[in-house]
Amino acid sequence: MSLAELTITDETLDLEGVLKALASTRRLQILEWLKDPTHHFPPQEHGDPDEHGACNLFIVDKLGVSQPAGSRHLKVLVDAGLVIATKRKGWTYYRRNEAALMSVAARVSSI
Amino acid sequence: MSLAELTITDETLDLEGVLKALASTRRLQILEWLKDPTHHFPPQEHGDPDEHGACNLFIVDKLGVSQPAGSRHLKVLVDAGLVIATKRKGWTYYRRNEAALMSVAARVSSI
DNA sequence: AGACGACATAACATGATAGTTATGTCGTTG
DNA sequence: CAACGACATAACTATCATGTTATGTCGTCT
Repeated sequence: MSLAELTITDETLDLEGVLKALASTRRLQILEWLKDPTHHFPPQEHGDPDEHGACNLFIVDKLGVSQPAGSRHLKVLVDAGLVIATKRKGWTYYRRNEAALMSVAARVSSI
Repeated sequence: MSLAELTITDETLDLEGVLKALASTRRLQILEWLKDPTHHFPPQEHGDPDEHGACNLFIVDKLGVSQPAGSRHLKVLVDAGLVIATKRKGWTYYRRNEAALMSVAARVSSI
């Protein structure tokens, strides 16, 4: 499912859905942190933070909510196509989908 | 309250609140219609559509929901500062707050 | 293979949204 | 001033969002 989302264009963008995904302090916070994973999260043994993003657990911890709650916020962002998940060695890393975020910004500009 | 909202700047903007207000098909539709009130709504006896916007009843009718539901959608947009209400001769007209919408677009660009 | 760690899923409580019908308020107009 | 029309508010219902704890699943490592 997220494959389709990865290729968000201005036409295929589900504006309401994306705005709902963004309309959350927690998720805006995550996106902000993911601008600079190395700076906002502890060092990771595996997976370059700047390449693959931050580990699920780090994000959840920093959010200060339970693990399921944090994971669901991440899922919302992934399902909306705004964040990309990479599974590796038992961990899941998340990074921003800059292309999608730019499409969203462009689309919002035309509201 | 809306007076403060009228002067949204990039700093005072409540991003989550504004995104919640926008994350609705009905309200996105209203904003779209209000880009060209004259074209989307019946002629009004009083109040120039392009100057003061469209009458509450017209918008509610076109939305196809009950009058209270429609009025509340408009209130959400007004409270978020995205739409400006003008009372006149017993009617209430609504128009886009272009400055606020531009601030929102700018802010979303920096997400 | 078995244990453990990372993450997802299930089940549930609670508060916010969005819709409805009924009723209030209040300025306009005859 | 009385009636009416425009809009707001109240009260209620259904659905969705967000949080919790408990439990599953599944890959990794010893």
